[in-house]
Amino acid sequence: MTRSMQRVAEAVAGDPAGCAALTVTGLAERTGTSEATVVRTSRLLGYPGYRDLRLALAALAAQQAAGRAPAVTADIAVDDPIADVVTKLAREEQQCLADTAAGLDTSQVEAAVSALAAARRIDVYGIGASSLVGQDLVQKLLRIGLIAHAHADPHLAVTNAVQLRSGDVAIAITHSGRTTDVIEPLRVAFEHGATTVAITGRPDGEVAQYADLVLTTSTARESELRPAAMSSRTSQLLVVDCLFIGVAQRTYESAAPALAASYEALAHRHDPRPGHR
Amino acid sequence: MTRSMQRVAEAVAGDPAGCAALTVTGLAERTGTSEATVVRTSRLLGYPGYRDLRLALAALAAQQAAGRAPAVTADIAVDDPIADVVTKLAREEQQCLADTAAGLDTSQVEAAVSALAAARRIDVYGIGASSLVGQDLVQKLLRIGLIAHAHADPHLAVTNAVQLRSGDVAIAITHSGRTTDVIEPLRVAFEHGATTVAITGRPDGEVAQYADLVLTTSTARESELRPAAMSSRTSQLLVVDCLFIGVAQRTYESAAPALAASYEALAHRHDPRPGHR
DNA sequence: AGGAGGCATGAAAGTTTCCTTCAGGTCGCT
DNA sequence: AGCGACCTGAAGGAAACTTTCATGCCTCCT
Repeated sequence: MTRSMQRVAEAVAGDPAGCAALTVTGLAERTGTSEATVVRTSRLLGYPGYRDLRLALAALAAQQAAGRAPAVTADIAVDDPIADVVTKLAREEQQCLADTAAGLDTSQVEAAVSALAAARRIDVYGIGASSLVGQDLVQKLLRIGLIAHAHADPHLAVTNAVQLRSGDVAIAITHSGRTTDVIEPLRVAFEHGATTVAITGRPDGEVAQYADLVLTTSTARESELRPAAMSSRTSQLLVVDCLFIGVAQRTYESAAPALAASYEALAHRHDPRPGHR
Repeated sequence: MTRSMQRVAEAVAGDPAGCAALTVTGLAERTGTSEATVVRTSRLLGYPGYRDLRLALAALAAQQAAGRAPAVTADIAVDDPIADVVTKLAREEQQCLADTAAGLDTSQVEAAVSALAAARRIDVYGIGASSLVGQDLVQKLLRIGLIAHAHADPHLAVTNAVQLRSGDVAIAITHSGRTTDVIEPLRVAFEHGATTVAITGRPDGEVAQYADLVLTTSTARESELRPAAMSSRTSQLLVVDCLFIGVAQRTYESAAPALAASYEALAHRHDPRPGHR
């Protein structure tokens, strides 16, 4: 790659959208080179000529723009029509998922999965909205034959946490990381030697003090009409799903038949008439 | 828009990517028209000429491809490393949200929101994983001062459904649309004159027979390791969130203070020590 | 029904953009 | 310092794009 060709390549790489708007002559001028050089560069980049490079550039710019677009969603306003609400909400939750996936420490997930797969018993603590996430996890784990309990009652949770010992797993779910009702049982479990996991948006929060493993959920800002419950829940559920799938992978031999069996067991609860529309 | 111009426009709309690869002459031939017509069509579509339309087409194609890209995520395999699981799962759920948002009939949502906002009482039926979604909705509605109950017990649900009358709202959540335990109370509510809403992946399912309003959730395929519960739940939660926000908008005067109040009420449940560690 | 007007349409000419060739220059090597 | 290889851009040629204009179709009026 020669010097003037580099200049062209840099210009292209630096501002795909801008260059896509230029003709050969224009790009030659902007880079202080000749049209021939621009064409040669296009060839070097793997295109038959500048025309095709230009098309590719336009495509690239669009792709980048599309990738960034979801990030700029405006807040949901009181007077938004319902169609906008649907779109914005979907976008926000998508963004939330992306953020969570990006911010999740896979080695911590890995460790949590190992602990869960080998656990004698699993206790999950969650209050309010997080309680539903905990129940979701427990439902899933039960399905593949693990012994799991969800606790929404702080007193019972602590009472049960006392029973835990090394080899057991305790999971606390709290967005704020400061929900005492959830931290308390986790602390007890921690002190009794159980492997403790925190699913929280604040990895530096108090809950982390008693957690062997911390799984960080995205802390997307929340607006007036969109209280914490939504983004944190989406985020938490993703983490919970990852845990579940991880465990299902580890225990595939027993999990697969168990999943199939639970499906069978439910079949009769559905109206059996087929194709009745 | 004249006849031959329509042909060109159709070709362009039908296969943006393909047309982007064609020259004026090529597109003229493909559509059985002349180059002049192609240029004229480009003008009509708002571009200075065909060159620019072509660039826009390339950009559009790229955008579409980018949007669809997540859809091609491979299934999660038993031997996938945990990092892949996180990525794939996040993508799938994102796709699921996008599909749901796209497939949701906003007029139905609008109607459901109106009914909810005006309801004397709201009953929500859901079993299994859907039960958690129902609870989530109820939690939210309660927060903004509505009277809502979630029923996971089919017998109690029916018993309560008898109490419903015109002006009340009953919501059934079932992915399959055939969960008898959920359909039954909805039917009773329907027969007692309540406004009935179905949140289901099968708008043609039995549940729709007794639903005044049907909100369709995405029915993404599910793989062995990724049972129905996940995609349907993600989808259902989005719908539920939309309902909630819609209602919050409608009842903003009372909802906003209520949301603030519930937040205040929770504050003391969090460890008050600020900024520790 | 017949004709006039307008308008859509494509062929061909014109213009821009793109590509290729070639001569001059620069850099590195001996 | 001389030679050679290669980069570089100017100019010419090819292709793509645009415009013009004549033809013919359709429509509306009489």
